[in-house]
Amino acid sequence: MNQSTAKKKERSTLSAGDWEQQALILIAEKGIRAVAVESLARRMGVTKGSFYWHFNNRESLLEQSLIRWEKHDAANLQTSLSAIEDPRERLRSFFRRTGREKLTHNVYSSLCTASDHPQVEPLLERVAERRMKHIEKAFEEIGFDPKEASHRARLTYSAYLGFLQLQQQHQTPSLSSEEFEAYMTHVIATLIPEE
Amino acid sequence: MNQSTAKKKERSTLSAGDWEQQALILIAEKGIRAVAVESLARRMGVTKGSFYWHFNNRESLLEQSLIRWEKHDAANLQTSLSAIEDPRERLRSFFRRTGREKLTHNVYSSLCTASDHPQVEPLLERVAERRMKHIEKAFEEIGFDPKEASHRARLTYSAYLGFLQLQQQHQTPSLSSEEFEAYMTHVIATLIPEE
DNA sequence: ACGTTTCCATACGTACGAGTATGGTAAATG
DNA sequence: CATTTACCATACTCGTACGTATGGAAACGT
Repeated sequence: MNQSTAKKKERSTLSAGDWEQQALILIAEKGIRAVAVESLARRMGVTKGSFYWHFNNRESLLEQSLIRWEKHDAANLQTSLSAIEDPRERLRSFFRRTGREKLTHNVYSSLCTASDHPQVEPLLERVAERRMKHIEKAFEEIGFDPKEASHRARLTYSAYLGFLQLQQQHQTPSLSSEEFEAYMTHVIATLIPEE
Repeated sequence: MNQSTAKKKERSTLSAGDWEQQALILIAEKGIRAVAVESLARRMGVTKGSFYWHFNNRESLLEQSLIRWEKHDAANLQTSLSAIEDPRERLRSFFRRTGREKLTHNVYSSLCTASDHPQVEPLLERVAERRMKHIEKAFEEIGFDPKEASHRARLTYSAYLGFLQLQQQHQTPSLSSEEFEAYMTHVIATLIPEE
């Protein structure tokens, strides 16, 4: 009934979802440790009083935010799976998504550098497991036996994770656009066997 | 039995080096954020007063500790380089060192999950650069042209970094010993071309 | 119109960790 | 023996960030 369901634009009042969304943006920008309730409140144009009406505590906010992100990520994975039927092309699109794409991806990148956080650790484990399963499935569709597919999936995902790490260290835009493309081509050629 | 020195000899007094060493142990165990001067002092069997006699502040301790570790790591790399003449075998030994080995390795693993730390970031960049250079050199010795060797080195080190990440997430001993060996064999076969 | 609910501001309480001030004691030094 | 120096303990201050208490105002129900 109320117009609190209206997402953007003229909002006279905030919802819990708004806080979660903004928290994810902050995580993507400065990491999970930067999610402080007072600074976040300033970012939202309000004060702590508002926050503690919507959430019991900071931990609760993080929990909800991470759940929201995980659902979103799982959905992304599912659609990209059903969208591309060729398993090889599916694997290639997985890598290609590394450099581009924005928020969802940056959130994951930030979360990886906070893998020691008690709320983040199990999440990362679930997400990695889920993604590797998809990669594994693609390799099986190509024709590898389960054992081999498992190894390939692990190596593929490791290469992905490691590249993320290297990206973050170099605060510089890392590689030039063409160098990035050349490297991606190499990776794909090495990890995804040709017909 | 003494309680003041679990380290070496019978030391009635501590040196700055002792603090740095213990800090590195703590980093390996619980990450850099766990390096708090009071808790560290308790670990050393003394109090803050001692710490601030040896160091100006916490930042100074971390700086010295990380320098010490970086030197140690660079020396390790150098010796392993000169010890193994066959470039292929050199690369294999690099991977094999992933699962085993102890402190130095765990410190690096912990530092990777703190890549946002201002003192850690440049260190990680230097270390990654130095290590990749060695890997790149090995690939060149095998016979790849510089461009190809660069790509292979980046992919190899990414796979290494990513595997570290996966290891840390699963607090579980991750893979069984034989599964680990099987995976390593696969990685080596995939990334290091046979004669 | 009036009370209730929703949403938020303000002010306070508290815990933790870095850093300081100061003093004590044992060993070295003259 | 006296005194300086090295090393450490104790007791503080201070900044930060979480959480609470309470009150105010707009929106809503009846």
